[in-house]
Order: sequence, then C-alpha cells, then structure tokens
Amino acid sequence: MSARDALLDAYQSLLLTEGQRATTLTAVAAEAGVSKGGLLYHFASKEALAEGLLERLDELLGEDLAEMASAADGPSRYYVRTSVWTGGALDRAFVAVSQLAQEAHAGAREAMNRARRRWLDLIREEVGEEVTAQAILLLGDGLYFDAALSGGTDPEREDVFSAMDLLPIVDRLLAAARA
Amino acid sequence: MSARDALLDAYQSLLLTEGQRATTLTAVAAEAGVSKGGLLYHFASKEALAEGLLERLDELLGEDLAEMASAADGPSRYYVRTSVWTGGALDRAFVAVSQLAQEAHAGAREAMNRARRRWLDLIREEVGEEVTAQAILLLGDGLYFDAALSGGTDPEREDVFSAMDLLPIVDRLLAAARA
DNA sequence: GTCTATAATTGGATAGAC
DNA sequence: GTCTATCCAATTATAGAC
Repeated sequence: MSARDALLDAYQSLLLTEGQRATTLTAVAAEAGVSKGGLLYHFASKEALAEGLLERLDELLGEDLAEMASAADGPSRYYVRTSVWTGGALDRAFVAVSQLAQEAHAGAREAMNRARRRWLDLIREEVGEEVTAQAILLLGDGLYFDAALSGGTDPEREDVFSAMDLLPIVDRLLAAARA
Repeated sequence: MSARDALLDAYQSLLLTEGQRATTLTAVAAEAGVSKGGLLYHFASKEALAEGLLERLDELLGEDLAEMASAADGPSRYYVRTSVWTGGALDRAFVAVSQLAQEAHAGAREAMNRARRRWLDLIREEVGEEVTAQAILLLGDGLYFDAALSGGTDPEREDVFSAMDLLPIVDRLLAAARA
C-alpha cells in the first residue's frame, strides 16, 4: 500500500472513531506511523487530506452504484443490506465524509448529497413511487446515523441492527408500493 | 432570557450550523454578544457548556416523551411527524448533541442512546413487533441525519422530506405489523 | 521521501480591574 | 456579572537537513 493511501486510511479512521477535533495532523501522522513532515509531503495541507477523502468516496460510490444497479435482489434491498454497518470501504468513507459535512465543508456536503441523490434515483426507478423511495433512503440514512453516532465501532452495543431482520420490512414497502 | 440561556443557545446554534471545530469559546461568546470572560463566568469551561446542553436535552426529551406517549395519533406517527426538521427546540438540541456524540463525547453518546432507547420503547409498545419498531426508529434517525448534514438549515434544498408525505408509509408499516 | 526544528496563529483558561 | 490582559498548550504550516 502506498504511503498516501496509508495516510488517507489514518485520516479516515480517526475521523470515524475520534471525530474532527481529535483528527489533527499530528494524530494522523502518528496513526499512519510517519512524522508530520512526512505527512505534509503527501498532503500539503489539511484541506488536501479532505479532498483526497472526497475523491476516494466518489470512486467507491461509482463501484457501489454499478453493483447496486445490477443487484440480483434489486437496488432497494441492496441499499438497505449494505447500509447496515459492516465496516466496508464505502461505509467507512461515507461516514467519515459525513463528519466533514457536519463541519459545513462545502465539498463534503455536495459529495453526500450527490451520493444520496444517485442512490435515491436507483431506488425510485425500482419502486416507482417517490415517497416509498424516500422512506427506503431514510432507512439507510438512519443506519448511517447510527454508525456515525457510535463511531462506526462499538462492540458493546446491544441494539445492533441486522440486515436479515430489516429486509422483510423493505419487501413490505416494495409490495405495498406496487399494490 | 438569562445570559446563561443565551450562551447555551449560541453554543447550540454554532454546533448546529458550523460544527465542532468552529464552535470555539471566542465564537460562542461573540454569537451571544459577550466577551470570553463573560462566558466563562457562566460556564467555567468548554465541558461545562457541553454538560449544560446535555441537561437541556434531557429536559426537552422528558417533555417530548410525555407528549409522545399520549399523542392522539399514536407514538409512531408522533415520532416520525416530529423528526421531520422544523427547527423546534428538541430537534435543535438533539442534532447539536449528536455533533458532540460524534466527537466521542461519552456523556453525549449516553444521552443519545438513552433518548433513542426510550423512543423505541414507546414505538415498540404500540407496534408490538421489534423489527417494525426498529424500522420506524430508523426512519426518524434518517430524518435527523439529513438535518445534521445540512446544518439544520438549508433553504436551498429541493429534496425536503415532508411529514404529510411520510405518514402514510408509517401507516402501512403499522398495518402490516398488525396483519 | 521522510525527518527535525521552528514559526505563526489560535484555543482554552486564569487573574484581576471595574 | 462582565470586561481586558495575559499565559500556556496545541495546531497548522514552513524551512531545510538527511
């Protein structure tokens, strides 16, 4: 793995588990096992780190949308399935960027809205009804909210959501929308 | 309004619209129209501000749960209705605290989980089924996530969620759970 | 490509005047 | 109860050695 990727991983991981305030250049460098100077060779500023993360999100999102569009069980089920926290690459990038968005980072807000709009487009296409599509999008948002709150990792949680349990709910919404 | 409340409002408002990083003592004092020294007379530290906000949330949550439990249209509909962003006092406090929770603030995480557990309890009582209750909670979480992303205020948004539209979805879930 | 040293600025907090 | 002045630590970023 390139040093650049390792630094981006460290940045993302700290955002996820410690939040913005604790995600300092010193902390990122330490997490990645390099010095601050080393970090700044690859990313000339903190903003450059943010932009790197946004690029990564867009890349992962492209792959995700392709899979979602051609998912055997349909986009809606795919979306809810994959919104349950599994610690996957896209999940991690998405929740990390959501932290930036909450700091009023314009680029991050655009990226988040872009992602959610495209997910919603695929869901709407399948469901055929706007409000049901919104509800399914919101279910996924809720799962991301939950992940963001617990820092993406909280092994002591008792009330974890399970994809297996939630999918029948999605089926009900789909069936009702078609009826 | 007491100076204390004005400072707490300023703190909450900055958390909501600017995020953690921008919510400095200087910024809070300026927003409230006092000096840093003035602020620190009422709240001896930044942590004291956070604790003040948590107290406010617990207070508002108590009122909300009482209303939710006795809502004419039932707890589930009440919950989704009131999770749509209206800029109400509880909404604002909840989303502001969610920002603290994302900074791994232990007290904030506990408060959030406490709130969500109690909301879920009331919903489960009405619905009678665990997974449907979870889905309704997630719908509300999704609405909060959306609010948190846009800083609670983004008049230029085109894709705003409406309580009127979403309530039929809740009705479907309730009906299906009872069938 | 990575490090150390350091500059410049900001943030949280204290002391003491009014 | 509010303000100004000030201190110290932390943070971003630069310069230059290796």
